[in-house]
Formats: sequence, C-alpha cells, structure tokens
Amino acid sequence: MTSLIDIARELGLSKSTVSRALRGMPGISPATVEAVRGVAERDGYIPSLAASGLTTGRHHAIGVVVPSLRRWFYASVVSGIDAALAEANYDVVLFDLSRGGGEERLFHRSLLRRRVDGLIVLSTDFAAEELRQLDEVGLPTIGVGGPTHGMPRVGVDDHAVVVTATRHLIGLGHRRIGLVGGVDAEGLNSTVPQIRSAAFVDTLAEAGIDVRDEWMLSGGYRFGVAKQAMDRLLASGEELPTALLCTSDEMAAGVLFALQAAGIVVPDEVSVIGIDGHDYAEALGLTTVQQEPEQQGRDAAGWVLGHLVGGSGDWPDVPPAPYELVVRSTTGAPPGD
Amino acid sequence: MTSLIDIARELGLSKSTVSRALRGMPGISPATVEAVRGVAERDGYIPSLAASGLTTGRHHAIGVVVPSLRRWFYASVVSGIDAALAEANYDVVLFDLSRGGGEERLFHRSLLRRRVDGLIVLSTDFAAEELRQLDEVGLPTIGVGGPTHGMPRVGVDDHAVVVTATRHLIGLGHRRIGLVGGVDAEGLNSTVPQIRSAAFVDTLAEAGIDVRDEWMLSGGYRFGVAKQAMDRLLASGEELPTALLCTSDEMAAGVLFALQAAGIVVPDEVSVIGIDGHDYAEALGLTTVQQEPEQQGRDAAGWVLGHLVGGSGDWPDVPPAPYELVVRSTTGAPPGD
DNA sequence: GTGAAAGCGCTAACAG
DNA sequence: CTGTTAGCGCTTTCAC
Repeated sequence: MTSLIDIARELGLSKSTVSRALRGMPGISPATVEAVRGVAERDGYIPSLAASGLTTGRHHAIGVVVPSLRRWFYASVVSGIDAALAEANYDVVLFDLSRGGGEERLFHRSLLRRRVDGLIVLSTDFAAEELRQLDEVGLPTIGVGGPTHGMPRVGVDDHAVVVTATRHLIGLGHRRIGLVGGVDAEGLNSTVPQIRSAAFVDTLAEAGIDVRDEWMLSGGYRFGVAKQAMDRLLASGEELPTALLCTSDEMAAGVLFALQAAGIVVPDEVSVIGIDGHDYAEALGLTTVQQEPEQQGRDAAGWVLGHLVGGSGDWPDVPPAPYELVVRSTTGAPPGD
Repeated sequence: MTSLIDIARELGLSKSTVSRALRGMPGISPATVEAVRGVAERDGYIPSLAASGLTTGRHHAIGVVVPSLRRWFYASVVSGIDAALAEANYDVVLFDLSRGGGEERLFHRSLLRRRVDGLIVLSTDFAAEELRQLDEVGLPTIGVGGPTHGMPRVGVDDHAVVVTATRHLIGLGHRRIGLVGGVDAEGLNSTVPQIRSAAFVDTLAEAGIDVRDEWMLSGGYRFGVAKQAMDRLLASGEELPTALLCTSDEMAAGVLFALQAAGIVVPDEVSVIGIDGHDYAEALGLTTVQQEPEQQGRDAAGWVLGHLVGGSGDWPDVPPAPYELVVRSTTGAPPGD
C-alpha cells in the first residue's frame, strides 16, 4: 500500500507538498504537480479516507436510514441519493431498520460512530429520545418520504396527493367510492397511511359523500394483502363500489389482479386509481398520482451536501416535492353514467 | 466530542487502560471497567472509527456493489447482507452501478479508498482490468447471484433451476412450451439470462421437443416489458403455447396479467411458471422455482466476515444455494389432456 | 514554492 | 493490572 510518504521520498519532496499537489491546492509548481500525479498514478496510490477523516473530520459518507429496502419506493429514493452523492465523491452507508426485529431501532449512537457526515432518514419518525441523541451528534439530517418530526423533509404533501386522487374520481361522477389503505407493518411509516386515509375521508365528506365501512379495505401497503382484501370483498357478495382509491400503486396492482380474475371490467364496472407512480403503473394502464422518489433522494442528498460546506447550523425547510395526476385507463365514468 | 483521553483524565487512568476497558479486553480490574464504562456512558462517548481504523486497518464496513437497487432480487440480497453485518457491527457501504450512465463502471480504485474491509458483488461480471485492480487491493471479495468470474460466489445453479422448471412443465404433459426471457438491460447480469435461456432450450431438446421461435419472447426481466411481449403474441393471432416458462417472477406476473386481460384461463388454457420466488408469487398463486436472496446475502456476508478474522488468503468456493420448486395454481395439465 | 512539526483519536507492543 | 511509547496516514499551521 503506497502512501503519501512513499511518493514524497521517491520524489525527494515533503509529505505536505505531495498532499497539496494531489489535491490540486494552489501554490505548487506545475512541474511538481505533474511529477507527483505521475508517481501516484503509477504506484496505484489510494488515499486513506480514515487518515484524512481523522484530521479533517470529513468522512465522505452519508448515512441512510431505511425502513425496508425491499420497498420499491425506498429503494428508488436510495438509488437517487447514491447517484447524487457519487457525483460529489460521497458514499452511502446503509442502515436497514428491517434488520433486527425492531427494538434495536433506538438510535444507538454507535450506529454512526462518527463515520458519516450527515444523515438521510426515510419515512422514519424518531422518538424524542432518539431525536435528542441525533441532535447531540450534530449531523445535518433530513427526512425523505413520510413526515419526520424535528427535521426538515423532502416529500410530497400526502394530504394534497390523496385529495387530487379522490377529486379525480368524484369529478368522473363517482359517488360510491372505496379505499384500499391500511397500515404498513414493515414500512414503519405510520403517519403516511394515516394522513392518506384521513384525506380520503375528508374529501368525501366535503363532497357530501358517505364512506361505507365495507368499502374501507386494509391492503397493508402490499400487493398480496391488497389482492386478498379485494378477493374477500368480491366473495362477500356485498355490493361493489364503482371506484377504488388505493393509497399505493402496489396495492392497486393487487386490486386490479383480483378484479380481473373475478371477471370485472376496469374501468367500465369499477375504476381504480393508485398513488406513487410505481414502475408497473404504466404497463398496468394504472391511473395514479405520481411522485418521483428518485428525485426526492437526489434533493435530500443535495441538501445534506450543501449543509456540509455551508455548515451554517440552521436547518431550513425545503419546499414540498412535486406530484402529478397521470390519467391512464383504469379510471372512467361510473357504470350507467 | 468526548474522546478516550477525556475519560482517561477524568479517571486518572491512561488511554490504553480506558481503551482496553471499553473493548472488554482481559486484564482489567472489574472496578476499573465499571468506572470507565460509567463515564463513557454518561459523557456520550462515541469511539472514532477513523482513528481505530487507522491503527487496526479494520474499517468495519463492507462494500456492496449492486447493478440496481430497484430490483427486488438485489434489494433482498442487500437486506440480508445488512442484517448479517449488523450483528457483527459492520456497516454496508453501497455502490449502485445504475448511478452514473455506466462507463464509470470501471472499478475505480478510489471507489474503495480503503474504506471497506471486504466486498460483495451482486451479479456483476468484471472485466479483466477491473479484476486486476480488485485483486490489487486484496480485499476478500465474493459474488452473489449471477456467475462472477475470478471470485467465489453464492448463488443457485441457474441451469439446474431452469431444468427443474422446464421438467415440471414437461412432466405435466406439455409439449408446446414458450419462454419469456431476454436480457436484463438494467440488471447488467448478462450471463444469468443467457444461462437460463440456454438451459430451457437444452431441456426441451433432451425431451425431443422443438422450440418455436414465435414462442420465444423477450421480457427484459421486467414486468412491463413481459406484459407487452405477451400482449403482442396474443394480438398476433399466432397459435398459443400451452405453457410458458418465465425466467423471472416479475415477468411471470406481467404475463399472467396479459393473459387474464385477454380472457385466457390459467392454467386451463395456458400454464405459467416463474423463477425466483418473488414476494408477489404467493398472492398470484404463481408456480415458481424459489430461491432465497436474503439468505444468500447473509451467507455472502458471513463468508466475508469469516475471511476477515481468518485472513487466510485463499478464497475457497462455497456450495450452491438451495432452490425449490413451489407448485401453486398457475400450472396444470395442458388442455385436452 | 516548499518543508518541518504538530496532532487528529485510537491501538499495540513493551514495560513495570 | 496499568502506564509509556510509538506510530497509523493524512492535513494544517507556521516557517523559510
């Protein structure tokens, strides 16, 4: 492992000069720079992040806390984060909360071990004690996705998103509308499901439409659970709604499968709308309110990076992320309209 | 930021004693240990990985190279890796290859920067030059998923998996069998698709069954692409096969959706089998050859960790990962049997 | 333009 | 059982 001093010796220079040359600092003669770079290249010199981190306090890594990587949404966000960080020569250090049963969730200080220069937290709401610890380490921290108290956040206005989706259905003439929502056991982001469900109920109420309990399904934010919930409704012999709002596209996909298998024509008999803008949505022809998780990841990364150089200390809020109603072929007027 | 020396001073001890006490090394009086731990706890002491890494050469991090995190399979593997590493107090440093266009793929040494103690590579086959660089850094390295030349690997025998799936169809009496395969543009793992497709063709040949070109569909290892390919076959008016082998469950889901939309009854008219054991498979009732990506991740992590303490230098091979045919309701005898 | 020296926070012999 | 002494490989004043 060749190190700074090896290069210095070989060239009869001092460590400092070599260090400066390598980092392109001013005040080094072009000839020296070239010589140093040449030897470094030839000897396959790799700077030690640990050593420079020790002196500068910068570790060129950002911690990313994820409820579960196997969720499409989170994986997309992380992808975006990684892409943005890579450009700045920063790495992602992952903390998957789905790992250890859950009780290990408490923000053990040692999780960080002064390894990361900042933190991005996906849809995870910390307890007061955890926040205090976070605060103590003093890392620039931002949330992505679900509301995260005590820190700025990149994410859509979940209430507005659901209002948009619900109004789309109402605008098409629907009055008998069901919801496929529920809580996300693995996703941990308890607030997003709540906000989304509440927004649905509120919007219906505003329009003078009653919610019907038998049309409020629990899809657990998962394909399989949503499909089964739909299967049950179908099998129950209950009257069907003319439209279903699914609070995630994965659930919408499950619902579509169930409907199709039962021979129900979408959207002629039942309309279905999702939320998120999942990869599958286009192929499914799914109408959805689309957001851009990858871009949100990039934005969060940019924010953290910005606060690293700035180092100001005030964590200002960021504007809400954009979303867009994308109308495809799973929504239409209610039957008999 | 309190450091070792602060604790030492406060207790009138030396740094080494404190260090030993904190790490539970032998030869320190219980009283001292307790005192040290107490102060450390109270002052919120966080050891600096950079500093210890600098002396020990251990950074308590493993690099994970992923073609694309948004693939369910890879995300699952990474989840498993993270879980296993967490138990050993190791972190995952992510390198998402889907980030920078692709040409940055060359294994830039600086990617590692002596930050990680080992490397886990998912389904990425490196060029000779990249391998050489890898070798030069001398990190214990293992692959997961698709074959990776020049290093041991955790993964199923893809040939055998496809043979199992194909024989299942043949065993049910099918003679008119199609394949939904193709290449995975984003996944980068060029060899797995090849092996799987070849195994299919071979197995049919062995059974004296001809492959029909119009039944060889390109699904791109994606839901949407597979669905569209199926849609096209359906629209073409071609005779349909009585069974379809999809080389990934995501593609199988797309095919099922297309079939269902066309009013074709599965498995009465067409049987469908997938590969992988995706989360969705159960809800879809999809027959599949299941593997355990998460466990594979754990195994790979365990292997790397083992070689960290062992430090032997020889990288022995690991046994192939298990897989299992899970028969559900999308496969059955061909029509008219 | 370049060098010398100090030190980041820890671990690892080597002494006692 | 505990302290002393060297570094690990780099960056950073402060000199020249």
